[in-house]
Amino acid sequence: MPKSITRTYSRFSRTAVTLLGGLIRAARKERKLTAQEVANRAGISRGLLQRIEKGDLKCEIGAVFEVATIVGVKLFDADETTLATHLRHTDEKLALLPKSIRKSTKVIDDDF
Amino acid sequence: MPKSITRTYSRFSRTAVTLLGGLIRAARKERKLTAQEVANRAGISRGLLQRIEKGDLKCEIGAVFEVATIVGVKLFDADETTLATHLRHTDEKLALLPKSIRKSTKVIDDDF
DNA sequence: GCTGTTTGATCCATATGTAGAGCGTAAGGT
DNA sequence: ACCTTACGCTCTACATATGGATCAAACAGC
Repeated sequence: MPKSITRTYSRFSRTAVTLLGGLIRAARKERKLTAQEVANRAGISRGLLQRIEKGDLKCEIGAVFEVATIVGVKLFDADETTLATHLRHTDEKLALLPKSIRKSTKVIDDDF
Repeated sequence: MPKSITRTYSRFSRTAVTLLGGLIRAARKERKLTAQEVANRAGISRGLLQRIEKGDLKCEIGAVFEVATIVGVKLFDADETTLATHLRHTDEKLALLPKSIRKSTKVIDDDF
């Protein structure tokens, strides 16, 4: 990032990541797994795992999802099969939509 | 990462992130939003948004969630209120679990 | 058809996320 | 109570993700 950009996150995003981290931590402890152990399996450092569990917004999503998977936190409340289905469905959806978006004279409402 | 570490991700994680990216793209187009526009609102670059929609595993989770929120992709299939509830519940759970995990002599099965 | 816009891809520079090690503290098992 | 180990936190160095600019191709609207 060229200029030190202070990114701003919506409260929802922050809450969601924090929650995910909490779920991960809870799941890890329930499974009686050591932080080091999970980190090893995920191929990340213990420090990173700590940040993930703490809800740090600036971690690789890959690392976070990997950890979530390892400790058994299901994303999208779905299992792998469902994921694949979603994927296919998404593709179909995209096929129907225009590939490029054209603006005319709009004002869009930011709501969340 | 000190030494060029080639991180390895489970197929599940890769699928999940790809799916999320797809959902985001679909949602964005459905809402007739320009990539540039969403990027601006999320406070990220258009390039990063592209990578997110493509399912790049190495993006900040904060940026991904932010974009997801903006285009209306709900995480955890839950709204903000539910998230907060989950958060509280997670905390309670954690309070009951031991703060530290003690290993004895176990072998854990890696399965996924 | 033409025109202006969106997109996808690439390259570069730099801020920064991550690994690693090290520390003190707290906590679990015996 | 002891002793071991998991934890939380810090610091440093380095690989790299990100922002910004640019270009060509694809597309929507007229």
